[in-house]
Amino acid sequence: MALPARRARAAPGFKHRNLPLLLLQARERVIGRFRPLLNANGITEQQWRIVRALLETGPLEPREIVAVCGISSPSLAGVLARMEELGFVTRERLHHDQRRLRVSLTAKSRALAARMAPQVETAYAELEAQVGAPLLQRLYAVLDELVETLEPASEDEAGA
Amino acid sequence: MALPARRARAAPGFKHRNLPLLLLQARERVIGRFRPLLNANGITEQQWRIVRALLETGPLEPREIVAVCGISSPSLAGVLARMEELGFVTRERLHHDQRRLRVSLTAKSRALAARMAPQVETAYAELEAQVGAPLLQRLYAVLDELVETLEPASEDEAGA
DNA sequence: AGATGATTGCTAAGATATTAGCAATGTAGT
DNA sequence: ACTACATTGCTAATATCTTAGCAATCATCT
Repeated sequence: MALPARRARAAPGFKHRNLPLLLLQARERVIGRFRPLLNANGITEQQWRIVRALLETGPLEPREIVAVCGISSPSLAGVLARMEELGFVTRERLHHDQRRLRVSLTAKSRALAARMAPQVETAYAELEAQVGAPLLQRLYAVLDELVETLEPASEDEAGA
Repeated sequence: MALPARRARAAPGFKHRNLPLLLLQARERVIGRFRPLLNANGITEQQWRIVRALLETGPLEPREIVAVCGISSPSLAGVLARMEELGFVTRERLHHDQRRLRVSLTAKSRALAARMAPQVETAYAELEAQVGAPLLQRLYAVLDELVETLEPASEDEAGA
């Protein structure tokens, strides 16, 4: 019953296909494989992103989390507050700079991550089985190049 | 001042890098080039996605917009209500099926699209100048393959 | 010390995402 | 006609995103 795959043509007046939409669709297909896992473990997508980041890098400050996890600063404020309330992270001021903050994982969130790791790996294995390892490698490669080439959009428009 | 590009290593216990995050970052870099345009023209990202879709395909029903634009059904209800209030679309019931709805563009939104088209094309040109046409082509190709290969995640879990 | 400008994390308001669930309508079987 | 089931678009509650703006703190210069 599946319709023949028809890629969107550009609308009249538009020579380029909608790239942000295509990226969104691709991400949705992928994250859709992980969403059940996150739900089953009672953690949201953003919270999990932060846990993984802290797991990789160690304690971080909010502005670093913003850069790494792609969560905006205003969003992060609420997310971190909820995570602290849930016992997933701790927040403490830096002594030498009272503006700054230090976010660390707790035993609870580390245990959660350890519990989820094999489930996540299984999901990746299934994903790889469906699309093939070569395609995944190409995907990682192209995305890496793109992200490394394209500067984060104008913090203050200081173009080259 | 740019730090040497350091791709995230997988956290201990995780053999795979965070693919959804990478897709999110890539999309953010790209959409960041268009966001100023959308703001300047007083239209949101989702609204613009819908306008472009209707421009390409003609009038659509909500569930079709959901599939094409990657907007969830509950979100779409509010988005369409706002767009109708803004005079961007019209909504009318189908005579032979009172459940269904038909969403069409208005003269106002068509004029907006015509006004924005050259600006959008300029943004794409700048994007291409920064990352190179070959990388963009590879990007489109990989994403197309991925989207065509990966079924939309379990509507009702009817696996193979 | 005092003024100035930059940085950091935050709040506020509106729009959208996510999850769960539902009313209305349509379809098929009895 | 009637029941059982599926479909469509919607509401409700909570979390997050986006844009704009701000208070506190820090760094620098006078």
